[in-house]
Amino acid sequence: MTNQEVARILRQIAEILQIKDDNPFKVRAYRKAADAIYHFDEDINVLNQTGRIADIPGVGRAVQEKVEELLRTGSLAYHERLLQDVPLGVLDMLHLPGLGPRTVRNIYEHLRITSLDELLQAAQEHRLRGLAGVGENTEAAIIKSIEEQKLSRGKVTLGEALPLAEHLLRYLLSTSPVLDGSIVGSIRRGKPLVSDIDILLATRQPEKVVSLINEYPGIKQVTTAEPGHIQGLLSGNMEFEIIMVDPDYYYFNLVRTTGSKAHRDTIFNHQHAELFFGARGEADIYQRLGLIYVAPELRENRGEIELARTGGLPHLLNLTDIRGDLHTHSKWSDGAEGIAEMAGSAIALGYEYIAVTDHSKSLSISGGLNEERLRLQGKEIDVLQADLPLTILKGIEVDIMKDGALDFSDDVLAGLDLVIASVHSNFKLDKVQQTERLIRAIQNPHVDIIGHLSGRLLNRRYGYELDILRIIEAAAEYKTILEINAHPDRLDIDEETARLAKGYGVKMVINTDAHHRVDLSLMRYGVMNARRGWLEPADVVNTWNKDRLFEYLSSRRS
DNA sequence: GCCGTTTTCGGCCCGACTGTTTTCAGTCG
Repeated sequence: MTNQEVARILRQIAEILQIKDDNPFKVRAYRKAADAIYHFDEDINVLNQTGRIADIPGVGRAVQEKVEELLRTGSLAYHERLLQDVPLGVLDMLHLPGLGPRTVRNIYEHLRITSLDELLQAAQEHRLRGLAGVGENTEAAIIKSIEEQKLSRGKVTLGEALPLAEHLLRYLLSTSPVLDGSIVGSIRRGKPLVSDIDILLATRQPEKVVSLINEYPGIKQVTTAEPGHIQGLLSGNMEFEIIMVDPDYYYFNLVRTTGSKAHRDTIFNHQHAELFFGARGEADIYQRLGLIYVAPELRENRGEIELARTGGLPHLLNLTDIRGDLHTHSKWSDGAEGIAEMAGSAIALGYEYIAVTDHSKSLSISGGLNEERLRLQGKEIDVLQADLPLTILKGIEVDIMKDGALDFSDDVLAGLDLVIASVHSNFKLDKVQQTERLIRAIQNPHVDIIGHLSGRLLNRRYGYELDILRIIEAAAEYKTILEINAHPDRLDIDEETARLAKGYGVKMVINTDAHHRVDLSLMRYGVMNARRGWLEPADVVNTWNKDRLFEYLSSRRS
């Protein structure tokens, strides 16, 4: 069991206890322990072997014993018992916006509803509105959000799928008689939501791969197993497909199985496979088609094929171009670690700079900073900076109020190296008000970056309504940088907006919004998203060196 | 259930908004 799987069980326990109206501090303790284990940068199994599970902050005696049982037996009696009181389908309801533990408990107890399908039906038949606190609007909101969810049903975020795919591929490469292998399909193209894991292997002994797949520790079920093709489910119910091909046709198949259908149909156009026999790489395949190599993230038939013919494809940025992270949190607000720890991890990543951007005062739940604590934080940074080989920018993630005003005065903001302005409240304003609100923030000369512009959370909620073109025009006029939030639940701004913004000359920045040290490594998702938006290093300010970045920041403020 | 330079009990982030009410509980970030 991985840290993430253990954390998932603990989170379910927290949710069930919440629905059962147990002690809220106990609920929080389970959540906190789950979060800490999820983000801990050592394997929980290794910690277990050395009896160090309780070294993880937030994990005490009770949780330690439960984790030990989980790792020893693969299940947990306490968890099983709780699931008899509150089935898993009830927890799905808790994830719908607008539904909290109280309402879900009412729905479950009074109507015995245990799945989203049943809930949808009950809402459509107006059977919910008799319950305490549920009226017409809540019913309508439930119908809307379940139907929205259906649009992405069965899909998971790239952040969930990519690590699972990498783990499976590593297993196959290390145990099986394969000459080469790659993740293919939509994961390789970096799509934010994917439906399954596709892996391509070059092998002359496909039957041996078939015999080894059942021994993979993360396997749940194999549904198809024939030479050339394996299909099944991983333990978290993630679908996977392994395609095995003759090594002489590996690169042909790599291109064929990576591109979107529209891309591959257009480039291959019924050409015979023999034409691509013995190719030495993907570039060779494209060359034989009279094309320049096209990066996986571009293979969507959105104009890349014409440019591959004539030259003029963008020179996409790479993860190695990133020189710093300009949106991070620390213990000063809702981050899990101190500034020194975050900076240490940034140094390990080879960064030149990092910005500390904790929340501002109105976000009190997150321990947002007031002016005095912001000043004290600045002093701490001064002390730390003296010994460090990287530059720490003193920043803030300042809240954008309902009317577009900011949570700090211009004087306070002027004293900082970097200001990110973000929306954390009033998501339901209409399109005109929401757009005006953001434009007012964009126009503020002290605002360098707009954080997670749309507010979307993949698989959970759509972004608020915005006139995106007006936002981009304003960002271009005021030289305000738009963030590509790299967190795989956000990837906000999305690829279309990024590509549009680039066309208007708007600069962007890829930030992780890290709340833990390990979150700094989420950068790669943001880079994939930026590449899907056709961005080049010149478009993304944190590919620039410190001098160029500072020069840009000071030029746009004057 | 966790935690402790206020230490083995008694604390543990809170304030605004929403939809349902008719004075507020539940949800959100």
